[in-house]
Amino acid sequence: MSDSMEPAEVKRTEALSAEIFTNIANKWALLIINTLGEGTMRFTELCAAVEGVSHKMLAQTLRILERDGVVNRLVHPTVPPRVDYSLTDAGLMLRTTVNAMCVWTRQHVHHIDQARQRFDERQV
Amino acid sequence: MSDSMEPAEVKRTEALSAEIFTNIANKWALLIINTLGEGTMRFTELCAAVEGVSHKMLAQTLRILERDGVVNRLVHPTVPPRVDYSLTDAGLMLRTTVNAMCVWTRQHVHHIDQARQRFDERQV
DNA sequence: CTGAATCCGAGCGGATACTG
DNA sequence: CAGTATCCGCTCGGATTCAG
Repeated sequence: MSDSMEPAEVKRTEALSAEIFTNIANKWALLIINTLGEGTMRFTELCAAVEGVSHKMLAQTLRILERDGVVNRLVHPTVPPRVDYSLTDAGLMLRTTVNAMCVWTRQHVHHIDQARQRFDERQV
Repeated sequence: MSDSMEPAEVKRTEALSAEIFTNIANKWALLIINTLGEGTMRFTELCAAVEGVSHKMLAQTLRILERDGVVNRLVHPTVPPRVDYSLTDAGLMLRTTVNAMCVWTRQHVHHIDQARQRFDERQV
């Protein structure tokens, strides 16, 4: 695959990869992706479903995810406006790995809690 | 499982989950975990292997991951000092999901690149 | 309801210098 | 080599306000 790419092309691809990873490797993006995995949701529903996210960060992060083709944005031309958010096919694939992260977290809460106590004791 | 927990206990667990997720759901933590998945590394090796990470953020993030029982820190009492970092068992499990994220990114670079161009055109 | 815009504080993150 | 500490710009992120 990389055989058929010019050096400059390879470099741009790497830069893009880093940029994309930065976009999705943050708290809000991951939580939003994971939540949207449960199905289509409206803006307000998402705001309530994603624990702790603010109005602003939700809008901002959704814009990034939409641009990167992870999230679909469907606007209903009604009054008041209704906008449905859902995962694209690419987003759905990503979601399975994100969900695995969430599951891992839940499964290791207790284990980590103990690790922390041991660590904190050691540091006096 | 949650049947056997007091309400206060449940609440603390949820708070811990959120905190843990915040710790690992960020660029540097994920990149470090993924890199350490390839094997034990010294501080300087990691600093070179994790693209773009600074001395400071590496040390800071490693401390957090060590405290959360994701990363092992083995100090050799030699001069000059030698410190080996590796993933714990929990860290290894987490790594498989993190790696899946990295793979997803690489596989979708081109697709995302096109999605962005379409998005940017639409916004004029 | 969906969103963009603004203000503003807190924390990220780089550069640098300093210890053991 | 590994790590901490300091300085400092800049972005993150919350609260609020305004528009469609």
